[in-house]
Amino acid sequence: MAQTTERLRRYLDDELDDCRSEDVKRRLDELATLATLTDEQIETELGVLSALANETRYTLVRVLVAAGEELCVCELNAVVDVTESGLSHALSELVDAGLVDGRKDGRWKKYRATNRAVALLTVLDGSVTDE
Amino acid sequence: MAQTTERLRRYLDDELDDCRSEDVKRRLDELATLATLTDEQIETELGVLSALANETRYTLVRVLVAAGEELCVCELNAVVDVTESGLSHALSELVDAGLVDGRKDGRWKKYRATNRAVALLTVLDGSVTDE
DNA sequence: ATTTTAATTGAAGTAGAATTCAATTATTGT
DNA sequence: ACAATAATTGAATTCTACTTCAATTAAAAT
Repeated sequence: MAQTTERLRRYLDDELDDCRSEDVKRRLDELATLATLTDEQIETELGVLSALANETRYTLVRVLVAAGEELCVCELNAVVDVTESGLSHALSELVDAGLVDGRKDGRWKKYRATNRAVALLTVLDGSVTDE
Repeated sequence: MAQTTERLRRYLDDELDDCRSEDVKRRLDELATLATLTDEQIETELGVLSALANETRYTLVRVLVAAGEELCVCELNAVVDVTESGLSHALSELVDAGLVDGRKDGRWKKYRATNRAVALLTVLDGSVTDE
């Protein structure tokens, strides 16, 4: 067993010689911190980010937030540069990400921005303006 | 001229019959509001979102924010599931987006999360938790 | 009933992004 | 001076996501 211990000691010495002392322990701590978010939450957050990280969808959200009220698809169509089908796909992705809500109104369908969308754009603007 | 006026009137009636009354004017107002952000700012914001909308890079930012201090590449390597080259590419993209800062320290290179990264993740967490 | 308008759906092609591989730079240790 | 370690770079490949096309649903007007 003395041999094993000795090997372990040398191994740890090597580790401490690495980029950072008292390294391993803290790294594990950090991973634990990370783990306070559930996988599901992380997936949701990535979904939100992916939905917003596209010029068409980003523009739609911007316009809906700026409007402060619901707009119908035909209005949104004037704002982005895609086919009507593309617009529909975009809106559906935004609904899935919880960034807009849709409501059917007779012949038309109306969409509005959610609180989540407002919060995110606000912080984004803030953090990008003051750099 | 009476004919022209008549045609115009009928055209406008049709327009008002569209999805929304007093439509055109407000739509233009909204586009004006949107224009308060410069193209450059929008491009920056899309860059930030795109940088964060990827599992590898998102994880790196999360860990760096959770750590609250700088970590070296060799440590970050333990946290994500890509080659060292892939990690390097990811970090470089995050630097470009202003989400992390890098600093060379002798043999090693150390990265830390920026305020922008902290702000964004905080709001994201908040808006995703309370849904 | 039939036509028109508003919007959505799923399939398919394409462009762009993510990852890896191989080679290279820079720093430290021997 | 040379070998080893840490990290980066650019090219090549693989994969994913954006957009469009064609077909379909649903509501309203004729």
